[in-house]
Amino acid sequence: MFDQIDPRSPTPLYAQIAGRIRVAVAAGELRPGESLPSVRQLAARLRVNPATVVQAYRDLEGEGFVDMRQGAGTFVREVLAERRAGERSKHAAALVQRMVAEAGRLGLSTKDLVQAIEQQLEVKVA
Amino acid sequence: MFDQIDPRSPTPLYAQIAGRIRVAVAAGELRPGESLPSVRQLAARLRVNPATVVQAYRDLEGEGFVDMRQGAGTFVREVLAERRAGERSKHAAALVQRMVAEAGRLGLSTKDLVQAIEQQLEVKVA
DNA sequence: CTTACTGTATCGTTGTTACGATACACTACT
DNA sequence: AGTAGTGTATCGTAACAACGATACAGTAAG
Repeated sequence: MFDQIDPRSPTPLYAQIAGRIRVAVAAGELRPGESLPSVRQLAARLRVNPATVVQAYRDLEGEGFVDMRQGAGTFVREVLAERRAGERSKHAAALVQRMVAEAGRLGLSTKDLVQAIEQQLEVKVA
Repeated sequence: MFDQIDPRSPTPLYAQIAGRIRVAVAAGELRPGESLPSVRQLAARLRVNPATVVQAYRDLEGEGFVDMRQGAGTFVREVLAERRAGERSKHAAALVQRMVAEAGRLGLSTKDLVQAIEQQLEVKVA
């Protein structure tokens, strides 16, 4: 899950890491209450400095995604449960609409989007 | 076309600018031979230092997207269809990733997204 | 209690990003 | 030739990103 870090990308490592985890949480790969890899573990796995992972985790904590507990670990927070279904679908629709509009503005086709969706959400689109 | 630059984003300004132009070229908004805004013009428009625009343009030149001609300007180069396709999928991926990340921030699940996608793109997701 | 694991907090060092300012060199146009 | 517009180059400054190393502090389990 945490294998796609590119040290040569202009986006900072900590931002890449945080982004990956955000996606994992949103996609349900990481469930609320579940623990993330420890700072040192993930750092070793990504061949990155522990401080870089800390920065990613701290950002996620600031956004309410995770909870860092000294001595215990870092845990995925409850975020999904608080929302009502109606609100959720409304927001989701707005989000998708924005994405589609943006794609159109950039000259990307539906096919381009569908391919990307299949890859990232690991679903089959027909 | 060049209005969406975010100084607070972790991705460097020059990378954002270059990215925008790459997409514009890939999408055919900017045609080969066409001139880009001058360094000073674009810098003023984005309220950014000219040197920052220069860096973006130099990167694009290194990648073969544009041609900088002293005294004349910066021009869109002829690019391969292959690369255009690659750029498109890359940017579609980035777009989807942003959407998913935003969904996570809002507490939306993949299911919510998939539903919205089905409705708006008129496809079946399995 | 002890131990082994968590996150937390410092130093310092290096390279990148972005800024401001100034000057130079080339091209196109009148 | 003159001029106004291009890109080019080089100072310096500040903040940030990422690294390495080291120590401290809290938690869970034996």
